[in-house]
Amino acid sequence: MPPARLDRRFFARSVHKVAPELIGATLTVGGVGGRIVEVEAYHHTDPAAHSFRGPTERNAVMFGPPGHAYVYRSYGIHWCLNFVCEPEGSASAVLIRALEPLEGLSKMRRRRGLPDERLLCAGPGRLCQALGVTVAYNGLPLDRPPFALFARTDTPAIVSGVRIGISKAANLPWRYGQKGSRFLSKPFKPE
DNA sequence: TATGAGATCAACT
DNA sequence: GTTGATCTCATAC
Repeated sequence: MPPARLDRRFFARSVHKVAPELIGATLTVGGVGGRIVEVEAYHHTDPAAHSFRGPTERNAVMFGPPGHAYVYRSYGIHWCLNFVCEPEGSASAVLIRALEPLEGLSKMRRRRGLPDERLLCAGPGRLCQALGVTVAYNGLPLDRPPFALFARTDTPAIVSGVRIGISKAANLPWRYGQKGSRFLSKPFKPE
């Protein structure tokens, strides 16, 4: 039996439940992707979340139904991919930070320009470059092409820690990763 | 190994 | 005008 597809119901829950359960799930975009090994949760009550100060043109998708992609430009250069969670209007999301590359390796290498497999999808910007994600994917449902999402078939050991690259609410341990993965964007601090 | 600059855009003060 | 949910390359130790 093939692994279950993750649909809107999976995302219609708190980010704090969804985020750790995404570790080990499989994500592909247009057939290119791999196993999710690192995510971060952004709750609407969280000062570091884009939605914290209310809807804007950029974050509008976060205020829509769960199970959709929220893509935004980071530092003027990169794209970042998020999965919208919780019931409509609550505006929480999970940032996808790193994948273990499994499908479409040659395509990822071509898009990235750098051959190092460990760095193909280690970080939100790199991941979007490797998978070809741009703002054109903003608002698309995650249970239909080009997206494909499958539940994990094992239960990996999960580690958590503080989120990366933020200054507000920087002490909240809402970053989750697969313990020991060599494809993380940065190592987790040991206990 | 570690720090620093540059790229470049939208939200915010 | 400043600040990011970042990455790469260069230079210094």
